[in-house]
Amino acid sequence: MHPTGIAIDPDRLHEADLFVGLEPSGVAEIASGGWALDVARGDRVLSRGDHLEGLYVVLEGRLKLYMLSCHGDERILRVLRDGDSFGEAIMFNQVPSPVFVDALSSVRLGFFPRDVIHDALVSRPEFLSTMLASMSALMSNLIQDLETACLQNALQRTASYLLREAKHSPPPYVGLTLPAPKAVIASMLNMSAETFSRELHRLQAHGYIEIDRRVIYFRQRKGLQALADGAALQPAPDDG
Amino acid sequence: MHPTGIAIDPDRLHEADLFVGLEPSGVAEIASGGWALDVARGDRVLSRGDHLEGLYVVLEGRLKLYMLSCHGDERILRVLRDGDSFGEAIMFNQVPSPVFVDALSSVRLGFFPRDVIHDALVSRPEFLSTMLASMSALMSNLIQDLETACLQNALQRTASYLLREAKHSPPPYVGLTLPAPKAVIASMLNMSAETFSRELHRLQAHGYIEIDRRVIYFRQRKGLQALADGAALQPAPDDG
DNA sequence: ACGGAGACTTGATACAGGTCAATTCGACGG
DNA sequence: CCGTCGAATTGACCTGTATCAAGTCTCCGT
Repeated sequence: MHPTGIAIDPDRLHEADLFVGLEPSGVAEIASGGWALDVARGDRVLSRGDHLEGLYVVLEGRLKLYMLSCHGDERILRVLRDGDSFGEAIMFNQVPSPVFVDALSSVRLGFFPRDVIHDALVSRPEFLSTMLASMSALMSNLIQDLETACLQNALQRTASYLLREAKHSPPPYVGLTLPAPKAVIASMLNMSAETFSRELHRLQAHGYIEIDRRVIYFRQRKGLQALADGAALQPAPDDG
Repeated sequence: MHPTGIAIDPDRLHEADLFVGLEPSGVAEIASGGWALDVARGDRVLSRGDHLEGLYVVLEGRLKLYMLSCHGDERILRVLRDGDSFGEAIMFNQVPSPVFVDALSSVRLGFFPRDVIHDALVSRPEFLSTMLASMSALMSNLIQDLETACLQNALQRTASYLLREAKHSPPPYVGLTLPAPKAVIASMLNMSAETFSRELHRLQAHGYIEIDRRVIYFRQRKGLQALADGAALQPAPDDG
């Protein structure tokens, strides 16, 4: 049952969010029960309808997790990076996957069979806590996404995305670099690339941000927050 | 810490989805660690921003779980009924609640502190399995909601809602009774009450359904499914 | 430096669905 | 049987965002 059958380096696993707080012996135990597999850029790792007998951890590389409409246009839910995991819900609930996952770069994944995970959850309460917290965080994100998609307009979505994304960039948080082509970001925000471009430039025209290629500088952080919270687009005071 | 401090009848708890598969001694243990509280129709049980030190189980009554836009219009995510639980994600992840919960009728809730739940998860693997499956199911539902909200138009959302809801009604599944006023359903489907009414009547005009007040009869079940899957609205063949 | 392919911007136009307003319907109390 | 009130329908109109169609900019390989 080892398709590409490569052993996993436990040192790599320590960095994965799911395994923080787990003592080295636990990580080693889980590592020995799973295996690594390599996936080429563009390959599909998971399709809608697939069943999954375990969960994946991203050891290296980036993937997109997305849905497809019946007309074929895609809506990206998350970009998975090193240390992220996916497949928990499908594995535990034993339902077909509602989403697709494709590799955006060449990727190394760890795969861990259901039984290995389940045994570790039972025998190691600290792993259980991490797993529950991790799944809870995913649910919070999904609710956040729903709220964003259903209750905010394109300008609000753009503003709150910039503020959220800035937290991932190094301090001081005066700006951010878009982590993907604008079309990908637009898909995550559930709008067309054209609309995303227009909203960004509208923010720039009103003095909230400065756009330099794929880098965005904040000129009015508090104003941006106000927009995200539903305020109207003001002419343009200054810095905040 | 017993606000209304009423003991919980373990027999009631058996019916809750979270506790199926848990042996009677486990149910009794959890029951003794929690307490019941009564809530009047219209009262708010949980607000956006609240922290929660445990989870709730609906012993009797109905509640709505919803989000509010900054302009105050609400988007209902779920209607909670007997046996449903809520608060898991907020409790495990220790983040402020992103949602509101209001009682739609007079309601009796069970409340179970984090520690009681956690102890039971550690000591009873069968409870752990149920909890993981339950949270996974919630996540699947949220993804389904996102897909519905982002990738389907009003007609598709209406058609797939009718098909889904019909499964809750007794066989033969020739129809269903809307479980709430149309405005509530419309909110769950993320559309205005006017649009929902229009789409329903469009389905009727094309021979897919028959509307009688709050009762809907299917006249072309397969056609409805095709619509939900993205087919165009056909003139009107017959029965299917 | 040149050419070409994406990525991005910008404008014109279309349309789904929201909003507002005016009826109509249905249930219920007197 | 009538009046009332909320729910539901229907129509007219408007707006946000998608879509289509040119451009323009940038990076990259040669």
